[in-house]
Amino acid sequence: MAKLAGVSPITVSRVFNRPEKVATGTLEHVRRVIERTGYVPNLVAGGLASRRTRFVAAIVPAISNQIFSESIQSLTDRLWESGYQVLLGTSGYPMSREESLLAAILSRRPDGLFLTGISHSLKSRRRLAVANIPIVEVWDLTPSPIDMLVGFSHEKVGQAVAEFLVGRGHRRFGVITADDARAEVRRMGFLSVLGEKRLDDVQTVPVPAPSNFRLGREGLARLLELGSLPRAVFCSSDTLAHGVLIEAQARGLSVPGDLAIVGFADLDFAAHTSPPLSTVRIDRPAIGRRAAESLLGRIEGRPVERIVDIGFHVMERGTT
Amino acid sequence: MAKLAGVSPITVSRVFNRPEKVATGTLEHVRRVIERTGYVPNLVAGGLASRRTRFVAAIVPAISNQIFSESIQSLTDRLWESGYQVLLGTSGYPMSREESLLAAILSRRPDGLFLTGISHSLKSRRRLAVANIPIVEVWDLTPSPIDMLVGFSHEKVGQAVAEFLVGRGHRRFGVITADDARAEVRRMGFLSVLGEKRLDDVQTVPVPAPSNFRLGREGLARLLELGSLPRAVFCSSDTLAHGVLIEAQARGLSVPGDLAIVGFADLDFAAHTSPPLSTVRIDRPAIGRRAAESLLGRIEGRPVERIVDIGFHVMERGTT
DNA sequence: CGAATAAATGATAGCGTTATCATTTACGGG
DNA sequence: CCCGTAAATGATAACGCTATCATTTATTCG
Repeated sequence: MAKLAGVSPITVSRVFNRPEKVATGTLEHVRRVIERTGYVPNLVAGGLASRRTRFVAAIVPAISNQIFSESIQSLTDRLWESGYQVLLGTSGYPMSREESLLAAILSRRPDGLFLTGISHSLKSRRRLAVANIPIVEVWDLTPSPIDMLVGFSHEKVGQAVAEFLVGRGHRRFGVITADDARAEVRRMGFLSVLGEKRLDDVQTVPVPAPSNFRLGREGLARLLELGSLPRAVFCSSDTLAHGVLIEAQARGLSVPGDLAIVGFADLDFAAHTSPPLSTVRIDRPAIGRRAAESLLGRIEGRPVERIVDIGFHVMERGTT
Repeated sequence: MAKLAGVSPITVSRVFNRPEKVATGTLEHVRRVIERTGYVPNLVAGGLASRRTRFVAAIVPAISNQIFSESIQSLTDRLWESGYQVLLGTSGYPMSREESLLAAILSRRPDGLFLTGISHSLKSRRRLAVANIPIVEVWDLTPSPIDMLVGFSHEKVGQAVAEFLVGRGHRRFGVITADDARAEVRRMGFLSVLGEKRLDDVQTVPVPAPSNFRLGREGLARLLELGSLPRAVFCSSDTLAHGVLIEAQARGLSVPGDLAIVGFADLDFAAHTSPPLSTVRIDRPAIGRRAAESLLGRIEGRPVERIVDIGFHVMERGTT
């Protein structure tokens, strides 16, 4: 116990948490003793006493998905700068474990919560209300978040892609989409624009989430079996789009000559396929960073923007 | 307080932690009250009292790297089954933050530690010794881990790739390698085999970590400037290898006709480049899973294998 | 049916910090 | 040089659980 540096426990506490409240001499002396003894304060006890645990919990469907891992990376980095750490929870597809995970996580009393998506069970919502901590929902947009929000409109993504493809002269479309709520919203946005323009030749092929390359190949195969050869395909992820691209080429279709392809997210590989994949770029690190800033702002009592729309950008590359 | 269910606090504690010690009637009754009131136990207090926090901390250089994110995913999943959660720390390249991160993490008193790599500063080692908790180091192999180890031999990877390429008749080599300790060991293994065979025509191009596609393209450009046109290139990651592949094709070199390429890790895209990338496959989920099992075994007092070699597999595909 | 044993429950005392005052020491001005 | 104020330090009491041991209640068996 570093208190055997000749000071009271509370002074040691201050050396760590509010050194400006400690006289320079005492400060140096205590720090020397800490250094010498290798004392590491116990944040568990500190957290119990102060009711501040200095960590944030983050729930994502899967961390092994680049879409989420990059946001978590930037969240972690930004929070680290302010002395916070991140407890990670993966809820699975489609968020099946969220409820039990949330209970487990809330029992650790995080100072903030990072939640993927805006759809939560009633039970979860009740628990969140009781927890009474800053919460930021991400990757989606709604006028009524639980607390704060950092995301973008999936409906507008779908609309923008439809406008873009129609502008390129396409009239027959296919959609290959994973079984995921946000992907479904993008599809609806896509369809709504086509509907307005009376372009009703659209076939949808659903695939299970999480999507992968193979599902993309199979997806195109199924789409073609449906008859009514589409001239443009909108995929719910770049991964699917990559599979579609390879399958199209394997079938002797020229891309984009015979078939245009648009993905989603602009993952690393998207710019390096051949031809490079047209897609919708999302600034993934921004999601984590802005979310961290929202949480820290709320924790530290600063005024914060409740809703942050980080937007998106349709990237025209080689497959359209 | 759920104790107003007419029982003592300790009985509530038992309902959560050792329900088999509670009479069926009491159990049901208390559970009903818990359900009704939405009571969530406080693990911070529980952790302080029991000295078991039921979480494991994981330190990786960067979670936004598929190599690590998949191991963390399987670690998280396996630990969840046993009621543990994962606190994530990213130490940066090359692990520059490890020391301060470790201090911050140890002050939370994790029940176990997942550390990437086997190289830690003296100060870190001392702290780890004092912490006295189960530790599993991963992604590398050494006869003397701090505690437990799940990994494979990078030297043997380098040797295997050299044997493989020499067996295919190559005599002039290039190595493009990120500034990373493990990549360097692979390179040394690679060189050692070539040295034995008196094949000394090897040029090395170092690139900074973390590696990316662009560095791969630039790497090949620099390698070619060095004169002595190599026939085969060993890259320290699939990402670099992908860049090398595209750069080679852009320069009119046929792959593998003019230039053979071998990557490392077998990332998702590796099987889908054109031609598909030859590489070294690592069972990344196994690392997380086996690490979780080692930690849980130690925590629960079971005998465990101290050193687990998960091996690797040279995947011959289209670029060799 | 009573003694011995097992099962269920509880009382008490921490776990190692920090919040909240209270007290002591240093400092500045008339 | 004394008093008022600010700065530095400390005493005490939680924070909300669980370890430990004690006590009560149920069960078994000769």
